[in-house]
Amino acid sequence: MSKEEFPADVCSINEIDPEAVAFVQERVMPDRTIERLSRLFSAFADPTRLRILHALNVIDELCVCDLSALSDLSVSAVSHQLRLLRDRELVHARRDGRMVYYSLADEHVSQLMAIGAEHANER
Amino acid sequence: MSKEEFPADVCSINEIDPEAVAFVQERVMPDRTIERLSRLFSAFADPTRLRILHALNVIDELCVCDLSALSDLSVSAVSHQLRLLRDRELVHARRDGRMVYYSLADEHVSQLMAIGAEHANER
DNA sequence: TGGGAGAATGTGCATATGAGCAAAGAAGAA
DNA sequence: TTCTTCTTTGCTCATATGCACATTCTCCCA
Repeated sequence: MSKEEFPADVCSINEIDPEAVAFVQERVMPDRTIERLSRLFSAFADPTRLRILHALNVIDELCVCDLSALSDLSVSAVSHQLRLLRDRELVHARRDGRMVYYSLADEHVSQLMAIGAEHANER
Repeated sequence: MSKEEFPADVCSINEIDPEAVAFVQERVMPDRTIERLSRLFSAFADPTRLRILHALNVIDELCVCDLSALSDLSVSAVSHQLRLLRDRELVHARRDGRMVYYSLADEHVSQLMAIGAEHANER
């Protein structure tokens, strides 16, 4: 937690608390984790995707065209969003013949939605 | 959950499962909640804001200049982000003289970060 | 081995978001 | 009041994101 990382000239005019800064510095989240977290949350940060995730939370497994009907969007648009959700590993795809069925990837997804809804509703 | 909301011509060529669609329709999340959730998660969807929130999770209360030093950004940029976090009620501001101290608004914030980090790290 | 259905992908455009710069508050000190 | 310091806000530009349209790909079946 060397103070060299915060040279005096950066902010010497301000009343920085060097101890607090150092304390946090020792516990900094790795850039890699921050980046992953940011990508994870940005997947949740869109109404269309939230509707898709919520639908999959309600019924476990749905195909693209069901999701398209539910979200009232083109199949193409839904497919785009599903690719994104797949890339970020929030949903899992299972192919059955020409249909592809989607489901939530793990418990974290529904947990995050539940806590988020709690926070959103109590205000 | 009337099927009238999904007229046959929308997707009749596809193999929609009308029961599944109706089932989800009955449990649809209100637009208002979806919108709030989306705004909530979008606040988490940025590396700078995540660093700020994590710092406040580690140390409870920090002023703008501390956060500026920690995130290696201009005071202005940090202030912009803090305003956004305030608007979305993720942080709380307390003025003491000319300093303004920020802290996390409630437990949900750290819970969301914890679960998110779990998800991000196990992959 | 074609043809057709369902899903995925490439491109383009409109909008949203983040950061810096510069200027404007707000609160204490002279 | 006037100056100084810390924070906030307005403006602007560059980048990112979401959607539609058109195309491509994959799989099933005749």
